[in-house]
Amino acid sequence: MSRRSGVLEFAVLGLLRESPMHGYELRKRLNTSLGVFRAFSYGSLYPCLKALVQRGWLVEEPSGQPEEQQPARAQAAPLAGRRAKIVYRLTAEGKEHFEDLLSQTGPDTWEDEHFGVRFAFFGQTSRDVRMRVLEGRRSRLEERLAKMRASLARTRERLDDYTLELQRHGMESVEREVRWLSELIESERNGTERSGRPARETGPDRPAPGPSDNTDT
Amino acid sequence: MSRRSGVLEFAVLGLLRESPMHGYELRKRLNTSLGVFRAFSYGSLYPCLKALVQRGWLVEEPSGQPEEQQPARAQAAPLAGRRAKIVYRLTAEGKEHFEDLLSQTGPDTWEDEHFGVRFAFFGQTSRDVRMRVLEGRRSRLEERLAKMRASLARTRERLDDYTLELQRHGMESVEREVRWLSELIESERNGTERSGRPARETGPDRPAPGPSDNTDT
DNA sequence: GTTAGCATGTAAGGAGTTACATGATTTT
DNA sequence: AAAATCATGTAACTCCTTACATGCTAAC
Repeated sequence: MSRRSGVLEFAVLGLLRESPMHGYELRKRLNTSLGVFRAFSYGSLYPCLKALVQRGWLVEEPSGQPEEQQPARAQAAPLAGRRAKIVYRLTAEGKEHFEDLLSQTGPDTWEDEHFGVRFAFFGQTSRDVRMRVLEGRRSRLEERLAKMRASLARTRERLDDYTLELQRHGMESVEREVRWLSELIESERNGTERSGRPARETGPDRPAPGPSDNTDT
Repeated sequence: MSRRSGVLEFAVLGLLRESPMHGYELRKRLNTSLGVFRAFSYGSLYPCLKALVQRGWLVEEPSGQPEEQQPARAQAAPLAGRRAKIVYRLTAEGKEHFEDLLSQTGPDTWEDEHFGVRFAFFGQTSRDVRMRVLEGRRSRLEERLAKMRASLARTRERLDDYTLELQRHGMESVEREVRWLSELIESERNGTERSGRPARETGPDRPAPGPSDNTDT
């Protein structure tokens, strides 16, 4: 019961803030936008949505309503939508709550699971929070590196070549992320603003959702 | 009850195969040897050990026994061991079971959680299995890349710059791992043998376990 | 007309963590 | 004698997955 979660809840609120959606679509976006970092199944998504409704952060609206896209799809145009879809929309309280979450920078924030999703919503995050998150993440990784180096120096002789190679590669990955973060921090400092929303300079409105956004396998 | 697990169980058997140990030490090794990929707590380790004993893969031996290291530690030499430690040793069945596990290459093998631990025990894995695991992992990652590229091409215009940057960095990481795997596969093919065990060319026997192997923070 | 994709859910369980409880031993 | 670290364990909980159950619609 209750199903209050961390990452999933955050991501759901964040995506719904951008625009209302139904569960199925939400999951696809979840698994592509934030894809490398996490993948969620319906078994966790739907209960999470229900829980968020109960807390008053979302409202369910049955579909088939006005706001449906113009049926620009040449073929058939089935009118009145597909029925039975439940579109979730963020309430005012939900929005407020998400903004609270966005401004928080607890010690979990830099951990692997959280960092990805936090970054994904940087477009809606204030610059000083972005800085704290990036710097927090970087120093977390630097701590980790220091420990790895120490432990490596201590145990080098008793490890076989594969374990050594694994550690070497692991450390390189971490070092690489540190460099990436440093670049980002630099460009935040230099005020290289990133557009908070669509980097579109082409077409008028969403040119109809491409066919087969399938993410499963 | 039962607590049969995947990765943890595998790692425990693998480490105990190299030499008997008690829980506390096991956990430290777990969190350094395989450190970047996973970290375990006592809350999962001890129940797992019990479960492995129940299945006959491990035996508990109370410590203070003959096989203790020669008290070469100049200072004090407390004799008779520290009491109360429970040293776990792999049984013949346990060894056999682990070798079974080592030779398996199911579809899970290439997934993130499993791959790290499999690689960590490559020193005890036959060459053809190593090859299958490396190649399996690589093609898994290549599939993933293909999907990411496709999804990126489809959704590029509706994503903000940060999300885009996140995806770009994610893809680069995956590409980097693919290159790493390719190099490893190459060197396996060329028969660049790696020593299956300690790459030591110095000291006689373990020069006493270094002080303060602390992994927590 | 049957496969594939869209769409929503639930019950059971897996794999681990946190927080707690306890005590011995070593270092400061 | 206090603090750190070694050492072992348990109960409750978290967060997510798998497998199942259901039905509609689009495409082949």
